[in-house]
Amino acid sequence: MNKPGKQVLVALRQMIGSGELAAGSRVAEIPTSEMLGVSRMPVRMALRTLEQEGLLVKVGVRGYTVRSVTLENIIEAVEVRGVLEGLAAQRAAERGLDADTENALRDCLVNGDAIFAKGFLLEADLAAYEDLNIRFHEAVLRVGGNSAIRDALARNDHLPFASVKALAADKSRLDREYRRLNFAHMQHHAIVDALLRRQGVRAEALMREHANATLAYTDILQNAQG
Amino acid sequence: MNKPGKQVLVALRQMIGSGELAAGSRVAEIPTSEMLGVSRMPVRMALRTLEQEGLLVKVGVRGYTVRSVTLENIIEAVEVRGVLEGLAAQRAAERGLDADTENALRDCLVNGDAIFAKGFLLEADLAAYEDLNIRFHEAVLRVGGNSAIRDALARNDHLPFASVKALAADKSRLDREYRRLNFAHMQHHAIVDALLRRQGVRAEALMREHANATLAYTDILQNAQG
DNA sequence: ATTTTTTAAATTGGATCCAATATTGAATAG
DNA sequence: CTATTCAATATTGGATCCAATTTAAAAAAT
Repeated sequence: MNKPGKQVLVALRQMIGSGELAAGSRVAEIPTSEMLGVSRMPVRMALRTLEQEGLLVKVGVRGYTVRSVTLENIIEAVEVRGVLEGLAAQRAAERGLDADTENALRDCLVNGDAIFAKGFLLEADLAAYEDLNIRFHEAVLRVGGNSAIRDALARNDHLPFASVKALAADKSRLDREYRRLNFAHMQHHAIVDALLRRQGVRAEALMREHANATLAYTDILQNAQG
Repeated sequence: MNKPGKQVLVALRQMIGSGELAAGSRVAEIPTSEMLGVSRMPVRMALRTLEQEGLLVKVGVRGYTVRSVTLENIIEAVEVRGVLEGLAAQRAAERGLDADTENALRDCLVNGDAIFAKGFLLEADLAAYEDLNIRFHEAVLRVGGNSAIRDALARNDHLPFASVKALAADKSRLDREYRRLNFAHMQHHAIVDALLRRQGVRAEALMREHANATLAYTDILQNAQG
């Protein structure tokens, strides 16, 4: 069972994310539909969705262009993620952790400690850290989040490189990544400590600062320059 | 030449906001298109857009229902607006005000002072205050905002009652509104003071708290109960 | 009488066709 | 040779038609 609508959406998202559709290039209905072998309808739907997500910008009355994402845009989006996750952390601290979430967070800390105790990073560690990092942020959001926070974060994360899931680790510089990710992991420790002690403003400040861990090496991000 | 697409969108938004389309009720393509006298296409587009905006929720594979907005949802959205506008205020304070924005903010303060100096409110004052309130928040966002903040705010404000534009003043209780809006206006004074003194964290805290001024009388909001 | 199966109706997603509009290019006039 | 106007083409938005799927209702069997 083919679902052209869904397929067009993921195909275009992937093309934009990978740069196959360059920033600033025009995206018209007819060429896109021919390229993907579907009719104009699913393409039209996908374009409206991608515009809502902020990946495309409507240019006058004549179709869309791929949004140029500047380094500044990414920094701004990370800053916004910081205040939103900071709010979630504050709420989580004030509300207190349930047993499941506390266990999930402790598990993230133990996993990370095992990775960094070696004193160096292997390539496989990057994927493991990325996984535990996502679990960590999801756990905080599960307790401290609400629908408004989740909506705002989901929308904000549509921007490439701004999401928690986009650590953009540099596999060729594992020594440098060790220091960066170990620092981020120590922040995780501090955040859990604040959450367990019900220190709301401390948890918020830590989480807000922690967002910047995504951006440590801006040269990695230069390929996002539009 | 009517623009069905735009008209369907505003019509449905208005119907949802006014409660004409009750929370939880199903919104199908064919009945809606017949009701509005257009084809199914603009309706289909509008429904996807309204889903993205969070006013409709997709129910399985069978169409949409109007989102039930609880008082809790509104409180949460206002809290999110608080941190986002707080971030904008902090950035504005750190960056400093340009002359135009400083004049615009001072103008809002003068206008408000003129309204509240009387010691009571007339019905016409409500519209005047609403106008200056919007101008105030737009001015702060003009200096301290960025694309990520603006996007997140625009999306957050789609929820009825959560926006700056939804003060929901109670015209039948002008005495009570006097106290509430005067309080909000005094907060405006404090925020401008913080901005002029370049006190970023103070500006942020004030703006974040100021968001709650939208919610002073929860009984007004009870009709939003889903 | 109840349950299961089959059929019909409703509804969404996709494709094609049609209309309106803007942009570009060509032709003509100054 | 340049500028202006007119026409043609490209492109989006809307309408109608078609297919697939799900739900509900009705009929039949146990």
